[in-house]
Amino acid sequence: MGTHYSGPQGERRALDAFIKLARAGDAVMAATASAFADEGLTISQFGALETLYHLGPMSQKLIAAKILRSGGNLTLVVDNLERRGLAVRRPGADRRVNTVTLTPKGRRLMERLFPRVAGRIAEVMEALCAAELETLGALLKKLGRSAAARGARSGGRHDVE
Amino acid sequence: MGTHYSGPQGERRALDAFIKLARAGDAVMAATASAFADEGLTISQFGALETLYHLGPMSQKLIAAKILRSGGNLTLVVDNLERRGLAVRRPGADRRVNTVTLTPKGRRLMERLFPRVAGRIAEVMEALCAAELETLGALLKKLGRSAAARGARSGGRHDVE
DNA sequence: ACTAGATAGTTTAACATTTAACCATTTATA
DNA sequence: TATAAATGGTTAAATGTTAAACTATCTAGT
Repeated sequence: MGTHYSGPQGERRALDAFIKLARAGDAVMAATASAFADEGLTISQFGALETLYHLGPMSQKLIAAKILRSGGNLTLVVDNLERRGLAVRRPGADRRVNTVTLTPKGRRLMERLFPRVAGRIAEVMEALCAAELETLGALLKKLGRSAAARGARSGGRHDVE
Repeated sequence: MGTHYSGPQGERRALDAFIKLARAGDAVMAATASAFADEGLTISQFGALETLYHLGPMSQKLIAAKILRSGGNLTLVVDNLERRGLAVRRPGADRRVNTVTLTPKGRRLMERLFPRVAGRIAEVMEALCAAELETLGALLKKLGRSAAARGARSGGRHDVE
């Protein structure tokens, strides 16, 4: 970690990187979003579907943790997915828990949609070469960990990893 | 930029970096937000105040572009800042334009608040050393440019740089 | 000068999201 | 076993956000 003193010099660097993080994140997300927005999916809906698609059925609580949304919100997200016939709630052994599962229709949608979205992401990230992507990933991971440690939202949001 | 072929290997790297970007962005933002949320400010309100504080009076349109929000939203943001006496609208020479200005009260708030927020950001970013911050900033900048070029939201949002 | 188009801001409707209160159920404890 | 605390989900209220329609103003082209 080098030195521990930062000073105004270091603070400026930190602010710069922070701004760029916010802007790049927003720009990348926006460039990506159209790929599923066409389908009438919000980012949360897509996130939930993608989670179920790749990790299998799970509780709403877990989905919420994965996609960084509140529990209250998940109720609506799953409502909407159910309404469109893309996922279903099934009562679990523990009867407080809803296990959410992709329907065949939901699965088919993701089989069609995920490659398109992934392709779009790859396209945008192509601005960086393989080595740069590795570096970026590593730095973001380190940063994310540090921030999550400090951030620790108290309330309804992502208590879990 | 190295090779132009990416393939599934490259796509995976891209997706990995993408996920980390989203998570790190969220975590950093959350760790930071409490510093102004205490004051009852949303991130948009803080962003607008900060823009006015550092760049001086400007039109709502420009503020919207700076903080990546829609024009319609800016109406509400400025409404709320005015309601709290932190900023005012002044009619400009061009009478379509509102020039938004910080009030003395708004300025005092930022004099007190900005260092606190900046400090919080620096604290979170301290997970990375100076060289790493430079690298991260450069990569994010490159990525942001690429994404913005592709993204080009049509509607009400950030047409400008 | 007139008219057409562009531009800044406001308004409205739709909607996602969060927080807090609440209910049902499960687990731990006395 | 009975009671208290924790847990997963739902509901309701408040709010921020966007897109689209609209108004007022300005600018260009005729």
